[in-house]
Amino acid sequence: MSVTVRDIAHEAGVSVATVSRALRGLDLVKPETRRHILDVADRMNYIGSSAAAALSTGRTNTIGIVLPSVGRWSFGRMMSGIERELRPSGMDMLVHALGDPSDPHPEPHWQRLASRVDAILVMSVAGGSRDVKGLTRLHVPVAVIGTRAKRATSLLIDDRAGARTATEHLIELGHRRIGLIYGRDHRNPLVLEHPRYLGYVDALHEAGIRSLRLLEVPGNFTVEGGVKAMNQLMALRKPPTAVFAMSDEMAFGAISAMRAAGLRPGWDISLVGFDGHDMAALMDLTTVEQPLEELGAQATRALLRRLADSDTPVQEEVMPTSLVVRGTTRPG
Amino acid sequence: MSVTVRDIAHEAGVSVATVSRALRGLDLVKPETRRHILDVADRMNYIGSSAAAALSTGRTNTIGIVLPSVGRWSFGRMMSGIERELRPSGMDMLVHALGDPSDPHPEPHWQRLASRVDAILVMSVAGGSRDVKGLTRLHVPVAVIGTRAKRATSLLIDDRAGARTATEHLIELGHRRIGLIYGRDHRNPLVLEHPRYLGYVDALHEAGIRSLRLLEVPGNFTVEGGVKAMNQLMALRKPPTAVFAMSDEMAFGAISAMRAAGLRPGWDISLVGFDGHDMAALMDLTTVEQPLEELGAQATRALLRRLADSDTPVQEEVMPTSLVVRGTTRPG
DNA sequence: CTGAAAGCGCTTACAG
DNA sequence: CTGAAAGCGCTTACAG
Repeated sequence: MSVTVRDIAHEAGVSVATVSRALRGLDLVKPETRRHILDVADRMNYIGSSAAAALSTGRTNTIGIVLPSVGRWSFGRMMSGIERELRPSGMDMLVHALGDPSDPHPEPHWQRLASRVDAILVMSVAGGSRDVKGLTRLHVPVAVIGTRAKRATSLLIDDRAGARTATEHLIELGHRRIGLIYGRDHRNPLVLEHPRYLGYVDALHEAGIRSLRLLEVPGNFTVEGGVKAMNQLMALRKPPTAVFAMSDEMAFGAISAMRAAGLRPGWDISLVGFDGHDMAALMDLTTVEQPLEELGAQATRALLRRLADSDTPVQEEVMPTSLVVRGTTRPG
Repeated sequence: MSVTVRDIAHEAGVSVATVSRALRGLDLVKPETRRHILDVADRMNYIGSSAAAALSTGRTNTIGIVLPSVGRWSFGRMMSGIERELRPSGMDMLVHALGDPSDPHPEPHWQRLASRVDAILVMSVAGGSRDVKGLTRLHVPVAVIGTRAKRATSLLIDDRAGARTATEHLIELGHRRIGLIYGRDHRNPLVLEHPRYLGYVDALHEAGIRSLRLLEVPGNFTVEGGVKAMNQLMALRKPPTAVFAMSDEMAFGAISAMRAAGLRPGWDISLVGFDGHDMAALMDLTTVEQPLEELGAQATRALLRRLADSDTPVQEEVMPTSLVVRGTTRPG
């Protein structure tokens, strides 16, 4: 049905070995022979079988991208960085979303990835999680973004310091009752949002403020979740005067909720986000910026390097974050 | 180095054929035999070679996703829908971004996709483009979102009608000088934004308004591009009193630019977007909503159906859009 | 229910 | 510079 090297060899009057060499541009083929073979392949609409190539070479020319889900804004940014680095190498991305942890999948469904990719890039999944532990045992180079993992190149930001800076900023403005909008499970040391929670607590404690469970509400890392979370906080008998949201998208939701309640962000309740969303400036949101695209790009470069030379050691790089102060934070 | 069916067969004292059957759960294996084999495989940490499986079955269990780039918000939404449908089937997504058309890639780089996927889903690439034409000739089922293509299942919205409705809304409010923020190449019939341009023009002409090239500015489908575009429009000697932006992200940029210039969206210049971005409500943006996740999900379902039964005919479905009126549009 | 054997379409030493 | 042949690790009729 479909054209193979064999057909081309036959048609061109050479061996399949020569066809294979010519097609891949190896330079032990006489120029005229190569040209002829290329012509024939072209005329016959030849499309190589990557499965066969992968089977014999052991290389798939694919990099696996593992992430919690495809929806989040920050993932898109990281993928942009990855894609940019991958393009010249001609490799493709196989995207694998882990999905809800409460999935009915008892066995690690990502095992299928193992034989389909040359390397794996994990974004925003905690280094200590079963998933990451399993992935790093897989005999392919692994890079993780946003966390630290054994046997993997780690690209991270200092989440704890970032969250601490954000909270300190609120404290410096005079706030003492500071709410927290987390994702879903901030007290679990195995999830990525945990360090941000610790940073928040660090800042509070250092200022002699007790952290109150009451002021910690989940926002699920979505705009909608942020709306709900903020409504919950505003409904308290004694609402916070300032709020730290673990993501800008949740902060946007919080702004929306405040406005709907007739409150002015900054004036009535201060708000800091986290990410550096490209709409943060527009929303006049104070936030902790992180270099998302760069994290993706660097992680990709590291993997390509390890693919090219397997002796390249696993490394760790911490990239800088910066607090950008805007109108949603004012003296309280 | 790595464990194969052969090793397991040897260890379990059966043939590789039996191992293969047991592993895939085919029910012509004696339950005890299967259990034993599964035990052995597990103990030896067996991970099957998908390349080998693909080579012998001709199925890759992968679906190719082709899109212009990974950054855009709407793509993320469609991918969420795709992922949701794909999860139960156990298939993976191989993402291929076409990148800038001005790429130094003369040959269609997506040809490599052909042998790596069972089906291809193309989002937001014009049906008449060389890329889509090539892809549909590839012997794998193709679905396209946002456009119509021969030999492909097409999931679309009526872009022209949507744009027309948006523009008519502005006209009904009394506006006659209506600007357009397009992407990059709205007058090219081969690009997806073209129908939206036509809808805009339709509405103008029907109202007896001449379309003015001067009022059409590019926004590159980004927030930042929207800022620039709006600045360009406001700098005209005679700025428009209303603007239709072909995407919400560009509209957000436009809002930002207006505010920075001291103008109030809606009061000073009316603005309609397109997409139904999850921050549109928050920005009080009037927009044309389209069912992005559903488009992705439906396209995926159609592909899975064709994969299960190759006789399934290619279909076409047009999904509804709706104008949601908010505060950025007021009588002019 | 199980096995021996052919085959999927490449790549790559090994000879020449 | 080129070819014959083995091999990559599965799956699948065909026998039994």
